[in-house]
Amino acid sequence: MLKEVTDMVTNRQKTVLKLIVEEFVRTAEPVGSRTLSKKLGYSPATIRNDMADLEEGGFLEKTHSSSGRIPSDRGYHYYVDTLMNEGVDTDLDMTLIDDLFEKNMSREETIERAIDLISQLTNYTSVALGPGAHNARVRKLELIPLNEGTSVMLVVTNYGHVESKHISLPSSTDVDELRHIMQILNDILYDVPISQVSQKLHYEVDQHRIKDLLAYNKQIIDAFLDAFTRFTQSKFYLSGQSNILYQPEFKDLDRVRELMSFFERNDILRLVEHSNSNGLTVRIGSENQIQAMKDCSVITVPYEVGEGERGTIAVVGPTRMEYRKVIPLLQYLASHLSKL
Amino acid sequence: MLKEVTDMVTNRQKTVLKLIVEEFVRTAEPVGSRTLSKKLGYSPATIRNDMADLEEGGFLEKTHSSSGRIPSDRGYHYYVDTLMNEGVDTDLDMTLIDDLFEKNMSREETIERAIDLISQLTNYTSVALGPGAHNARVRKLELIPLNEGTSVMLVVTNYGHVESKHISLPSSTDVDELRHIMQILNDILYDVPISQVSQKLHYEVDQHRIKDLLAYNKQIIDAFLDAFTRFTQSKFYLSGQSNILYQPEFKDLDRVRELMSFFERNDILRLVEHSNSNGLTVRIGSENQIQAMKDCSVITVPYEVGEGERGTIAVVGPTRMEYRKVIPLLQYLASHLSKL
DNA sequence: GTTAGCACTCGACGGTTGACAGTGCTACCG
DNA sequence: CGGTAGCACTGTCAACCGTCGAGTGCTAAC
Repeated sequence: MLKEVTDMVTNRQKTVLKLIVEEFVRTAEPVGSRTLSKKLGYSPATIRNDMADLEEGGFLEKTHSSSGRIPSDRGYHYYVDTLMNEGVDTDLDMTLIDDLFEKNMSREETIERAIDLISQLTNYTSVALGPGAHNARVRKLELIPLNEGTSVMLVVTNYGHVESKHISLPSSTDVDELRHIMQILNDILYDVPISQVSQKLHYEVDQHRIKDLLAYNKQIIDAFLDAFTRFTQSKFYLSGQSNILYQPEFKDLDRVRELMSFFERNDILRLVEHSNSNGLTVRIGSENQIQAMKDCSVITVPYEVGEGERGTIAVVGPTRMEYRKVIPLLQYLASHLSKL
Repeated sequence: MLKEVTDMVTNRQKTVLKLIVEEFVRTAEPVGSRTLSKKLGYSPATIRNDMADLEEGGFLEKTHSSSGRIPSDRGYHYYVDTLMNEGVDTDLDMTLIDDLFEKNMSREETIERAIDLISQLTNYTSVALGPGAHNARVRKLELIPLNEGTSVMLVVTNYGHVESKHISLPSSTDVDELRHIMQILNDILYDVPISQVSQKLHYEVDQHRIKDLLAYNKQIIDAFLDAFTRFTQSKFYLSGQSNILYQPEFKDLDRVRELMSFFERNDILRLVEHSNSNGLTVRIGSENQIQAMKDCSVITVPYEVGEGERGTIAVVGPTRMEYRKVIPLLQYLASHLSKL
């Protein structure tokens, strides 16, 4: 009972925490009691007492024994969860996002433009994992001869996504025969989900329906399967990676190197694919599993287009991030994307 | 006559310059006379005299009044032009490049892999401008309905490059009519170079052959034209941009920021499109027009596939670059690409 | 519960100092 | 006359040191 009282956070302490977060986000400098005193009307000493309590509770930290306070990871999280929305000023300009969806662009293009916009608006780095096409369905297969010996093979899904692959065919190949094969493949695979294509093909082979086809040219089938697997590797988008370099926390060259290498390697996939949960996730500093992100914040939000086609959008910035601006922005964008 | 004698560079001075370049490339530290003395068998004082002459000639520089010497831009250039190949040791392993061309990949994929390989082998950043498709010819146009109201439109060239674009059609659109239009467009545009498509279409309109088509749906034509213009914007590839951060010359954060922003913006196009010349070009430090590249070296080499389809590959690194390794590598790669 | 006052702590800044590496110059040698 | 030895000079770098100021914790008073 008595302990609970000690753990309790008074309203003024909440205000103090809120102001510290917002001031630190703005200036990137540790916040001292004098600064808050002016804003709150209490004397510095009073503020200091509250600060000491908040530090004890794990919401604040000091950079050294006699410096102002900065929010801890936990402090940020508390801010995001409960403090952030108290004084509402959702004067954010969402029209730019709206504009994006006016245009009639393909999925890929929309996503690409969207993260460009986000990184531009926030000055952080944004990342997107395109919707995997597991549930997309085959709409059309095509084999287009280019010249003697080589052809290009196309797969189009019901979402209008196109994959192509080059294949070499012996020049002896009969054109009519090829056309026939394509006819059969189109009949068999029309409207089949990408994820089931391989299975379906093997089934048909077992049923002897297309045995002669297989025998005739295994290469074509393999080329198609190769293209199909490329669908399942969902596309990856990255924008504004240099933005983050202008944040004062990245004045250490080693950290910059680590970060840039991280962005370049395919590791970033791990960043976005982690977010299995449904809904916006905020991972602050040490809450990130990934070493290179230990002093960054990552906000991820999933979106879903069509039936179960899921993708993820994320923003990466310093823990000292403008959560108040970024979070509504991402939510708004994700809801729009889900309507695609 | 006498002046010419003063300008003359003795053989020993050439050796000194060569050793300084190679030593500095290796260690990134200014080279002192003592170091060279050991390698050359002359006393430090003698070397210093030669160094003073080379500095007077503009081949060497000092970082401060009493430091070892480093090569100037001019010194590097002289090295590349005449000194580099003296002691031949072309023990470079080109098998990795050979391997790349064993596989049967599309142009785009080959180029992408190639610059990945180059930046991996050199530890610098590599850039490629894909061959513009100005001379590519239309092989196939296709309009594939996805669902009510939207379709995806495909253009395939004789090189197997595919562009697609979404279009919305009023749901009233007649399917047979559409098929007919596509038939006509295919007939008209088959084997027409991309660069002449627009012209050709307008010509046909003037001849009243497809007037009804235009009247019927301008949107289709526009969508096609849009896709065509995208062919002419040749693709751009970038790899290993974080490599360069590990070079000791980039320990200044401002420079890193400038460089990374430069890589991210489309400015890099200017880097590669400059190389109008035929053959490998080495631009060292101040020889670069572009501000952000003022203390980098850029080596560009054009390649040509098919009839006049030109692209460019480039490597960006510090002026202190391993020219001896990079130049043969790029030349070898370009010659292979030209065989595509 | 709040405030004023005071001693204390730590980082940032700036000037000094000594070790060090390498040069230019001059005088000397074969 | 080209090559060499010796010496004074110069700039860099890192360590050191005192000062300054911002901000704290604590205690006593309101």
